[in-house]
Amino acid sequence: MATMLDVSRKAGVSKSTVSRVLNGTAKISEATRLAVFKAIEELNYRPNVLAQSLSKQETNTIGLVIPRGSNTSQYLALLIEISQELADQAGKFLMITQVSDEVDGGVKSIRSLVDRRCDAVLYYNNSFFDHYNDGDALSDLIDELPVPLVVMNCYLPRHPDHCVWFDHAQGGRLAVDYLLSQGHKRIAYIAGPLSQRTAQLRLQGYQEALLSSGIAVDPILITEGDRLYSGGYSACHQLLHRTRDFTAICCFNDSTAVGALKALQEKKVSVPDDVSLFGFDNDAVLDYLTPSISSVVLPAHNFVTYAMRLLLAHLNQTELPEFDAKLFVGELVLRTSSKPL
Amino acid sequence: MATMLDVSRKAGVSKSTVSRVLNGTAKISEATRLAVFKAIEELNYRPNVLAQSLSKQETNTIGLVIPRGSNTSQYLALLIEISQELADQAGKFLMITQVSDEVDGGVKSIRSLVDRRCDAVLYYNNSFFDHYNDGDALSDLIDELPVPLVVMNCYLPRHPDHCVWFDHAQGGRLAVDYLLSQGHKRIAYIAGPLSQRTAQLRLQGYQEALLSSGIAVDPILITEGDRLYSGGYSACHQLLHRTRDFTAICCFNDSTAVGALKALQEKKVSVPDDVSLFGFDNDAVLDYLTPSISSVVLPAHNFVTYAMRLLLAHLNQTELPEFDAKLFVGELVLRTSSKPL
DNA sequence: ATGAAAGCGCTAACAA
DNA sequence: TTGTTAGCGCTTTCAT
Repeated sequence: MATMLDVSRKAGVSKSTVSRVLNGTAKISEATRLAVFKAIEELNYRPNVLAQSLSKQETNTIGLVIPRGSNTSQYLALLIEISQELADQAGKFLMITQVSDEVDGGVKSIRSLVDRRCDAVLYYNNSFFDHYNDGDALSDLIDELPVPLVVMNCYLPRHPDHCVWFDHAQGGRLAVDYLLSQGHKRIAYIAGPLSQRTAQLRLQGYQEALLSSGIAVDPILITEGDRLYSGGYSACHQLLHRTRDFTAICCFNDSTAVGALKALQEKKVSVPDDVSLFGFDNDAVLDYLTPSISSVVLPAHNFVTYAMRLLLAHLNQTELPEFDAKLFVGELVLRTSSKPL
Repeated sequence: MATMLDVSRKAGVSKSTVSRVLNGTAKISEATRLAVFKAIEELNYRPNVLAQSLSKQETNTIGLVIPRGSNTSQYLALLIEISQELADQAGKFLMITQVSDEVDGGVKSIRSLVDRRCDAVLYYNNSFFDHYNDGDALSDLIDELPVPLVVMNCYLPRHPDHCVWFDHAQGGRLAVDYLLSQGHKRIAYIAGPLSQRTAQLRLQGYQEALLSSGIAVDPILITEGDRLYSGGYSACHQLLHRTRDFTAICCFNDSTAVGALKALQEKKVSVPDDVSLFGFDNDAVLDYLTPSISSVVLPAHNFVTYAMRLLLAHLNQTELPEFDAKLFVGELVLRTSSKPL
């Protein structure tokens, strides 16, 4: 690998001159300029970004930490996609890593990116952090880190300017409220893995909606899936085995709902005639099932955009973008799996 | 940010001693050892990985370049998952980036990782490279780069030891051969985006299978999707509009098949009674449709494992793993969307 | 317009 | 067992 020194010698100039040519950081005579480019060409020279970063004390890199294994999710894929676009726009290199072990709230992974001197880190919490001091670890980290950290998908009371979160409970309420308004009273729920905060909150939304309509929460109507098709499938079979006394099912997410649909069909329960069905996240596949499955859509685009803006504002010490709660509410997407009672 | 120098001063020792304590690269008296750790603790010191890498001339990092936007695909998600596991096992940091612009065969993205001094790069080609000298750009790159590059999902004649590929045509033949053996004769095909090599090859497999059974390829039975649900849906409608004279449809991938199923159902074409249907890639969702959709599964695990072994062998200058073609053939997964004629 | 030299934070050979 | 010193490849003052 040719170094800048090699280039400078070949071009008959000093290292600094080569650096200036490359960075356009000073006026250079056309002659030397050409000589330098020629040498670069001949030596096939490429700058060592490591050395540049060490010297400049910045890497022009944003680190993105995503939960491992969850990249099966269309939702997360979208999130990555948008992060990438926004990083590109800001002229930043996006370095993606998967969280190694979310038991520690992602702290290790974030640290690892900071040790590599990312200028800033974006962390999507997916999120077992309630097992870990309820986010205190993340809050402490934000205080301590020499670079900005923005956490997606959880609320950090001590750092409202460093987190972006959905009101998952609101999303959870949405489908239930709708069903109630359509005359449904016995509504079942297939939860996600309840070790995850997100799953807890969506379930909570279901419960809140029922209670505020004066309907008691009946534990017999609640089962737990695993956020995958298979979990939705078996949880629904379990539910059907327990009771048939319900007219609707709300699910933690779309995969769960797809699995549940299969179970219902196997038991000759008609959707939506016997039972209305709701997913969550609005996966593209929902339109292609028979019946198509109603869902709740979260504004992922607004969400990530806000997170990235927040991050860049911290990074550039500019004014923080205004928080507009309206941008973060979920909405119903009605399809043919649900109908009035 | 405290540096090693700060630590050394606080501990009353030299920089090198601190370095030795941290790297266990020499015997250290228990006393100084403790003093150093104490100073590290107090200063909240963390080594600068950039500086380490520059000095050691290695980063202990493997770069993974994946196609942008395709992370919607369960298949690619699996691939990332496995890469991560294998990198972990090898004690390497996996740095994931999305290809910025595959028109150049990913060259820019790969270069960018090498400029950051990744010790090695893994590139998943998804792949428009046939527009770009048929992979010559990649082959040239392999010759030129100072670090090993292994390319997944394309064959590079000049570098058989630097690529891992599936025989997509074989996979394509599989479903068609099966259908032919079951008495089907009029078999339609919904292709993927034909700008992609993978889509071309799978289509080619379809054609080869027909021809080797003495059946002419009828262009009226071939349409082009976009690898998404929506493309499969509209391509299938288009096909149905052209003709109903077929008893089976093979698709570029599973999403295409799911879209096609919807179109068929809308037109009251029964699957599998009127038409048998095949996807490709064996997505988990296939089991949860009614009917469940038959598919072709590629051994992604073997594939990535081999690629990573190849990469590590190049990196460590050890013997290259043996290539066993048997590990890379696709297999049929029969479900209820297909039946004998 | 260009060069010399110091410094970014670390490792490693060489001394002691 | 520990310290001194010279790099790693670049940027950036400070001179000229």
